[in-house]
Amino acid sequence: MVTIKDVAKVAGVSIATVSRVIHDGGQVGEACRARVKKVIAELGYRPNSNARALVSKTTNTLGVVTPKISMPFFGSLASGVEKGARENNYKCLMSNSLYETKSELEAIESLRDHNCRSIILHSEYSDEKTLLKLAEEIPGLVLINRYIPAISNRCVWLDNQTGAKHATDYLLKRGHKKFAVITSIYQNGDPGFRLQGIREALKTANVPLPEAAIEESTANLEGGEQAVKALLAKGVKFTALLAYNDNMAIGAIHALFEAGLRVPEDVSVIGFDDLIVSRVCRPRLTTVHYPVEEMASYATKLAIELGEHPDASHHRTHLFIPHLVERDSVADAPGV
Amino acid sequence: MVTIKDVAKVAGVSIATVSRVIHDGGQVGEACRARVKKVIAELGYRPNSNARALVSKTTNTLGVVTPKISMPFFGSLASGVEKGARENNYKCLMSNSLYETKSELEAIESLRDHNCRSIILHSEYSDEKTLLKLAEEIPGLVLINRYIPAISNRCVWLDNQTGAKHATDYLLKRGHKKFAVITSIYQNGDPGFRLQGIREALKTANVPLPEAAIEESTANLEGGEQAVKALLAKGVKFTALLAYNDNMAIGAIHALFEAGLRVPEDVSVIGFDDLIVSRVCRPRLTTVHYPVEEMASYATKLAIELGEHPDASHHRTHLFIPHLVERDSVADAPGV
DNA sequence: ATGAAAGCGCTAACAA
DNA sequence: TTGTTAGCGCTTTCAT
Repeated sequence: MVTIKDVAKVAGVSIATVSRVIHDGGQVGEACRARVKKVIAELGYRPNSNARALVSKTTNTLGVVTPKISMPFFGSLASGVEKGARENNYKCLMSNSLYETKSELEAIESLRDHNCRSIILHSEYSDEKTLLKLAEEIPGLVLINRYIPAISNRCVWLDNQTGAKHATDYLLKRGHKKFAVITSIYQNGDPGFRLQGIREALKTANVPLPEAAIEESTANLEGGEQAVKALLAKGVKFTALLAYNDNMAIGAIHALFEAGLRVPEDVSVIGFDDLIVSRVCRPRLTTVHYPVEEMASYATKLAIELGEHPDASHHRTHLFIPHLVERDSVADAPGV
Repeated sequence: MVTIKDVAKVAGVSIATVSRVIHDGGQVGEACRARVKKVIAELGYRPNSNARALVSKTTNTLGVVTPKISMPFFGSLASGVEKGARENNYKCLMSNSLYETKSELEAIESLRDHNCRSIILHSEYSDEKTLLKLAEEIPGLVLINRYIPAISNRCVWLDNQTGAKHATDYLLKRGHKKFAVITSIYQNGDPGFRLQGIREALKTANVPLPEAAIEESTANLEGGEQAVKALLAKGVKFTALLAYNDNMAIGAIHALFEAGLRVPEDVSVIGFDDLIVSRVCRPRLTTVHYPVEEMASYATKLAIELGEHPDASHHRTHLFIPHLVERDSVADAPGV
């Protein structure tokens, strides 16, 4: 391994000078700088980042903590983080929290051991108090997909409510009057906001949404199937179905299909997230696009900025607005 | 930040003693050890991993380099790596190579700057010479999904040929006689092996596979659609379709559907990989399971072992055999 | 413009 | 059993 010493020796200068040319420090003679650069190239010298981190107490390494990176949504998130990191010459440590506050905290502590000053965290279940404490201790901590007013400048989040409103309005515009909703049993966070958006849009349009037409289940494919079966079993009539997310929507389509109902001819379905699967299912899913990769890149740049300049307390807001992606799972209401 | 010095001072011992109890080093008095442990807990001391890495010239950090982590296959790969890493108390750096040899190499160099001794690399396009050189320089480098005989003990790969054979045999068993294949235009690596497996199985069964029944396209959804359209346009008749991977298979199903052909009643389709999408499409896709997460965990443990003990040159082989997952896209041949 | 030297937090000889 | 000390490779004053 070639060190700064080797370079200094070969170039016939001191290590301080080498360090200066590496950092483009001003005070170096042109001839000298050129010579050192040449030696660096010849020897293939690369600074040891651990040594750097040790003395400067900071790294060009940041961390991303998500529940499980193999899930497409979090894979996209991680990809966005990596992009933002790479563009700023940062490396990217990843950890799966597996939905446990304990391993989430462990991952974060471990990141701190590594002198990471910037962390992008997707935390669904940790309570605000914990998060606030963490945010206080780590200036470069940015939350993605969560909004905590007290640290609004550290939250990069999506306006779920508006997204759901858009979807509902679109269905309304296509003439639908009989709605059903399938959502998550956990109404904290996203599911609650999305449901609220739906309710608002419907209320504004004076279209009823009976409680019986709202079915809760697990937020995945199976949950979507079950929820629709339950709806059908209860005899709820609907021509428009709003699902909490794409996975539930696709499960719903399957259940509808099995029940002899056609999508979109008999029932129109809208999802939320715009995961890869929504382009792959049949009919292709009309859904609300969640710009997670873009948001993650943005969050990363923010985290880096905050990590490097903890005092630059700009009070911008970091709210993203989703938009509807029209595909093939929505049609005009029957008879329109 | 609390350092080893702080702990030493509070506990009234030298830093060497603290270091010893951290490493469970034998030579420490019981009373002393207990006291130090207590202080460590009280102060919340955590060793600085950069300092450690600097002196010991090794880290508990490893790297995973894949083309793009947002693709479900690579997300699963990364997840497997993270699991293997976590179980060994390692942290996990990730990089997207974006299918470019240049950024792949850059990512690896950067990993070396960080003193990573273990690297898990998924490289499709880099040539063997480059890879061999890398493997020589980095004892803890493990290739996943690639086989290079000269470093067979560093390759964790899948028997694609056998996988494709299983799929073909299964179709044969269900009475199919008229086959078509859609594959990638790039026949290096996986696609070539899979096609070879199909050819062998068919030859053994004395079932012909005319060249016209093999269509090449891009290895994605659109490619699958195009390939099937081309097959149909050429007037090729088939009741069984083998796709290079799940995405092509699903594209194929879409195209078949549009052409008025039912899956599996008219045409049976088999994919390869068993990505999430194969459980989400309709009909659910019968496919060959690629145990990528499991393989990645295995590769990670291997990489860690090799990184820590470069000389332990066990010459095991690391070949995984895929198996078929029966779902709903295959039926008996019409008339059977 | 350049060099000498201190020290980041830690590990590992070597002493005692 | 415990402490002293010399670095690991680098950045950063402080001299010159």
